[in-house]
Amino acid sequence: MAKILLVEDEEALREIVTFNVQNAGHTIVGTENANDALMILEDFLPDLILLDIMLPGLKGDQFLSLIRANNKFGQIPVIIISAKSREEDIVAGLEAGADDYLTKPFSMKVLLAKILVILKRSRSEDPGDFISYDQIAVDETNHKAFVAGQEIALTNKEFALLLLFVRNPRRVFTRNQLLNTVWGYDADVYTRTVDSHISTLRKKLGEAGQVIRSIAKIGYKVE
Amino acid sequence: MAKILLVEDEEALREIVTFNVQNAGHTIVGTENANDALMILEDFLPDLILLDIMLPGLKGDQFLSLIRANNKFGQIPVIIISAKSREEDIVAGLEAGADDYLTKPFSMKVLLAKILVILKRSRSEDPGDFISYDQIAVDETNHKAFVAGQEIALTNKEFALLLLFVRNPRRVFTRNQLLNTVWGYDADVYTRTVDSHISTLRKKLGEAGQVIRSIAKIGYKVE
DNA sequence: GCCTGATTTTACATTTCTTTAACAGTTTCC
DNA sequence: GGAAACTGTTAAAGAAATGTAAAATCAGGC
Repeated sequence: MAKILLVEDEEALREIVTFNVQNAGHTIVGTENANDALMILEDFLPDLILLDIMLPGLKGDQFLSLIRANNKFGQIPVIIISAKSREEDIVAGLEAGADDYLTKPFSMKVLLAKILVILKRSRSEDPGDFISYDQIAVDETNHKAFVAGQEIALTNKEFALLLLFVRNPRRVFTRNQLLNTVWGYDADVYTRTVDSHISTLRKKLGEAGQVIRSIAKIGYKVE
Repeated sequence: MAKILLVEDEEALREIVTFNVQNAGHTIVGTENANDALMILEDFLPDLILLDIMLPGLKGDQFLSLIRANNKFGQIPVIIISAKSREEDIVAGLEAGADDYLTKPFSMKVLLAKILVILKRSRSEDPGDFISYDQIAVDETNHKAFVAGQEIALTNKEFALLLLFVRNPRRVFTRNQLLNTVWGYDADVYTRTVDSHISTLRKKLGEAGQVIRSIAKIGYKVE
C-alpha cells in the first residue's frame, strides 16, 4: 500500500516493526541511523517515515529539520517513535514538523492505524492534475484554466499567476515575490506590470475574479 | 487562527480546554452533547473538532460516522479525547475516521501542538509562523491578524505596530522608537501620528485592544 | 519586413491609507 | 485645586497605492 522508511537503532524493535508493517501490506526499508536514511531517501522516496529520536550520530530531530527544509522530501509525513515521553519532548517533536508522536513501548496495532490515518490525509491532498479553488480549476499539465467548468483562454503570464495563486490559496504575495516567482529572479520589470496582469486576469475570470484580493501596500492573495 | 468545536460533557474539562485553546488564539465553541454539536456544525463550520467518545445520548463514535458520511462536513479533521486508553479503543477511533486520539488525562500543550499539526496538514495553507499574545495572533508571512481566532483587517502601519508589540510583550516603546522601527529612521512624521494609529488599532482589536497600555510620558507597551 | 498576439509601460481616475489638526478628556505636579 | 502637559479620538486634508484602459514595445511566425 505504501513505501515506508524506518529509522531505528534498536535491532529488536526494528525487526518487529518491519515484520508487522510488512504484514499489513506495506513495503518497508529499515536503517539503523539517520545518515544512512538520508542516502536511502533519494532512491526510495518513501510515502512515510518512522523516526526514532535518539539515534547514534545524526539525531532524529536534526534529521527531521534537514528533510523539512528540503524541497523534495519536505512534504513526506513523519511519525516519531521515541522513549522520551515528557510533555516537552512531545511538543518539541510536533513543532519540529512531525505528524505524530508515539512513545515507546507502543502498540503495533495503534502504529498501523496511525500509518493509515496519515497516509489517507497526505494522499487526499493531490487529487490528480487539477488544482482548484472555488469556481476556478487549473490543469497544469495541459495548461488549461476553467471557470465553472468553462475553459477560458489565458496568456502565459496570466496562467502562471493563476497557478501560483490556486496552489497557495489564502497566502499573500508581495509584488516582488510575484515578480521573482512568475517572471524570474532577474526580471527587469516595473512592479506595476503585476497590477496590469492582475487586472486582465480578473477580467477574464469574470465573477470568479473577485477571489483575487488586493492587500493594500502589500500585494495580492486568493481567498 | 482556527475555528474549533469542542464536544465534551464534563464541564470542568470543557472549561479548561476552552480557556487554553482560546488563549492560543483560536475561536472555540463548546457543547456538552453530540446532538447539539450537529446543530452547531451547520452555522459554525469549524476547522477542527475535539470530540469526547463517551457522551450522553448520541455517542462520539456515532457522531463521527455521521459527519464522515456527510459531504459538507466529511473533511473536517477530528481529534478524539477519551478516557478509554485500551489499544482496541484507540484503533477503533482511528479507523472510524479520527485524525488523532488523546487519552485523558492529557497535556494541554500537547493538545495545542497536535491542533497545529492537524491544521497544517488539512489546510494547504502554511499556518505560517504565528506569534500570539493573549487573544491576539499575528501571522507575519501571510500578513494576517486575528482576535480570538477571527481575522481582522489591518492597514500596513497598524499591522507593523501590532507585530512589534506582540513580538516584544511587556517591553515599553517610546514614540520615537516606534517611529524609527515602524516608519523608518528617516521618517519625517509628527510623533502624535503614533497615537493616532494606536487609537485605530485599539478600536479594531475591540476588547483585546486593552492590552495596549499607555505609559505616561514614555510611550506604549502590550501587557 | 510585416503581422499578430503577448507583454510592458503610461496615464489618469479612483480608492484607500496616512497624517495632521483640533478638541476633549485625563494625568501630573506644584 | 488648578494649570500645564500629556493622551484619546475624530474628521478632514493630503499622500500614496491600486484599477484599468489604451498606447507602446516586444517576440515569433510567415
